[in-house]
Amino acid sequence: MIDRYEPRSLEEKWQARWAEAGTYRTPSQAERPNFYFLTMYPYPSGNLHIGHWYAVSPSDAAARYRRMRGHNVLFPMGFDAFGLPAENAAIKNKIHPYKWTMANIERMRGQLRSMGAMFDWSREVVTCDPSYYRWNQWFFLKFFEAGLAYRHKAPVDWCPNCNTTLAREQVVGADRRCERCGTQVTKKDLEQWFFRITKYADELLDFSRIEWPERIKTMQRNWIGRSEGAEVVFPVRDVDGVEHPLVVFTTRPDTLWGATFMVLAPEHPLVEALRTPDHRRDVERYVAEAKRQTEIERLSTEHEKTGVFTGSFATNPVNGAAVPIWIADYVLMGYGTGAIMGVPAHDERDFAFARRFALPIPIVIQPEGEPLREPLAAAYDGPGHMVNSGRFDGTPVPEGIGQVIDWLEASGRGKRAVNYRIRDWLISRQRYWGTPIPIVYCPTCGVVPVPEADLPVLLPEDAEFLPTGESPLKHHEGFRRTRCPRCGGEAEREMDTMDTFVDSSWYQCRYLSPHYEAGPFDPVEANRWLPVDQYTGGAEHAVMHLLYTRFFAKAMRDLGLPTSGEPMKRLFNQGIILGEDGEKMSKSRGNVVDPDEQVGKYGADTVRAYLMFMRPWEDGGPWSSRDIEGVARFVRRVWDLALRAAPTAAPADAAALDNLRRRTHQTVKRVTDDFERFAFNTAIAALMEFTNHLFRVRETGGAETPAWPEAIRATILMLAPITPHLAEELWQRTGGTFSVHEQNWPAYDPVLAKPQQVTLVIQVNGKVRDRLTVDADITAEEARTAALASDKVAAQIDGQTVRDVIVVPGKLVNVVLR
RNA sequence: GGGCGGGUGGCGAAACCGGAAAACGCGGCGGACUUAAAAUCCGCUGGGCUGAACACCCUUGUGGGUUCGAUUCCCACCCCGCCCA
Repeated sequence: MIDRYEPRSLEEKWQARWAEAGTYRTPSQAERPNFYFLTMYPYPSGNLHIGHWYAVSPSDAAARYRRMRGHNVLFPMGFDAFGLPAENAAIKNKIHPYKWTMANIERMRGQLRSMGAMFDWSREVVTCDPSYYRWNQWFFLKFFEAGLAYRHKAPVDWCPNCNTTLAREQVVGADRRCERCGTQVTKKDLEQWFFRITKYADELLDFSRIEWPERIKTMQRNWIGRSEGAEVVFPVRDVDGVEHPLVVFTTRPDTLWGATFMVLAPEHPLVEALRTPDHRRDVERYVAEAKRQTEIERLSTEHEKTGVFTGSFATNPVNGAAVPIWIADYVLMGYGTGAIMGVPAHDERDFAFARRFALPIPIVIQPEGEPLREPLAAAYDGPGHMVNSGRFDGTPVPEGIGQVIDWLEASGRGKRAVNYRIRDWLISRQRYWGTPIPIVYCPTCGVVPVPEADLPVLLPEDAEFLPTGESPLKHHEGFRRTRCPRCGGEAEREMDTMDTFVDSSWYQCRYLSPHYEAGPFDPVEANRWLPVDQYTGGAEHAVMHLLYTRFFAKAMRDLGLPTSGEPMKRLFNQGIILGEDGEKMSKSRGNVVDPDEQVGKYGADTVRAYLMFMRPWEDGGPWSSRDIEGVARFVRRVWDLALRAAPTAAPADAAALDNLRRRTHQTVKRVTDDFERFAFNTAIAALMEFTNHLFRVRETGGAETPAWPEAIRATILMLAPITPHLAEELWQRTGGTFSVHEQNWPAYDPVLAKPQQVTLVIQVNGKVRDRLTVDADITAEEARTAALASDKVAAQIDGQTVRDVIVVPGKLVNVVLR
């Protein structure tokens, strides 16, 4: 009798042994190629949930596979340790954010260890540690010097629940909610720090050097939102007779002759100067009204167009026409210049606006064929040629755009321009638990950066956490009051901290040399490991973390740091694990699967294998407490197979030995191919098939052949990345030397992996009529003859003429009648 | 409205380059073992078909097309998810 499979004790035993032996310290053998495999680090919430397991176990398996394939694999782990929950916990439980965070990290380290992942803990990074965040401050100073960090007053997004500003990327959904807490954001006029990500807008659109999912690239492209067109100057005279150039951006300068009005955003700076006294009350009321609305309400196409006339007129620069200037809420300050020209005949919104306020709708683009007639029933934005446009009449649209721009430039009426949707990255946060921005405000010297030698600017430990919603730093006199680094006079510190996405923008570099003192990371290590070869994580970070880190890579390159300008070569996004009911897991629904509980029941290996088996990794999907039983059964069957003596049976013959060998090599090939393409579900299915086969073989005496131990050995090796503890235990018990994780991945012989005999499918008119077992290397002629010799085929032919016979050697013969 | 995914048995899915639809697992049914149950092992399991032989027909959201042959390619439509408006 063999002893029972007891995952808990066995797993703890090997985890301790691996830690003690340093099995997972990153190897650095010069003759082996390096491979940097990275999984997004978690926020230390204090509890590892099943989503973390789903993110980590397959990546761990893939990293282990790489290592067995002969790479020096770097697979680090750390904690995204700054952020609001720690501060909320401080208020609620009177515990300092540092204490709370570190206790959570301690607990999560243990939980991560229980997964049996091969993290190199000697490289751990904790972002709330001053040894880490001082480099955030260092980057800030470098960016400031390089003009990549600047301070600016603007209407910014404010989360009233988190009591802080947010970057535009962190306002999500049609109804503009806070990415973190889901509260609807409002606008506030504040002086804030920005990183100049827009400088790299064009470069960020270039994905030629990275292999990222199309979906993420599309999302980033949409977010950056590049559009080409022209800036056109409409001269205006305000109520005091002062001339202003009113600039509009348009992608359709060819329609300038059809512009019959202009619309300013209610927030536009010229609104005040342009409204005439008799329109004052209407305009003021309208501006106040617009402020109360959300952007989504304003932009909705359903909502009836509203607006007010200012009383002023601008001059259309192409034909000198006086066009009335209106204010309407469907124009936003954030897009283009905050002013548009209204071309009602050829733009849907402008059309609706013109109809509502009875403005003229002249046609300036005519399609080929049936011409449009006034009055139009709807805006026309299809192809055509220019009309009523002076010298440009008859010019087709695409050419017209370019020619009009050339003419505008030549005559000083406007210029070629590119507009982007993306805004600079707002990094100021009115919170305590983040990296202090290293800036001092001096009454005499103004904005003064903290000298590099004075870094880090430490967060004061004795801050008071009160439920006022305000940052404790504001009330911390010791922190606030300082000396100006330039003149030595009394000065104030910047009291805002940085967005935590700053931390995660370069953490992949810090893992390379977490204790390096001379810079954010050791250039020698950077040259060895960067960029990250394979990155994995959730797709929800598409236009936040994944965009910011690309920006950082480019900015770092321009600072002269050894990075190639892209942070991660390949990216893979895993899916999301849902509750058993198919819904998102949440405490209120009561459908949360607790990994610790599952590990207690089945052991970590089974939980890992189940997560990899349930579906393709990119799909995610509902947890099934039934299906995991099947995987548990499989794991126990492997245990039995490797350890239980074969039943006494007659020794197998030479053919049986050959067959078992062939089957082993075929399985190694399948599993290898599946691992290469991250298809863990089918890799495990192949292993299940193989073990089922081995059970049958054992019953018929196959365990007596030399092919048997080879098959068992290969199985254990292929399971090592999936079920690392089980594999280690079986490896040891079957006579292997410690550690299975330092072995090479099993090789297969492609000749041996080829089947000897195949099933030849015989079709008549594309329908399967017979199946013949034939030698795999059968010639086309032999296959044809065999097919035509089949009784079933003969019955189908039944006197009809054979028109054609298609032969796919080794696969299929199709006899075509008719 | 636009873009990107997706729709295959009772369920999760597989089919990688246009060549056996449903691998593997769950569930179900039958059997072995057991005083019995659980566990374990073995067999069957898309539908027509309370029909487990043989044969035939049907089946990958719907309708068309290309092809000797379509889950796979093309066109149109319906539904679901995500992203952008």
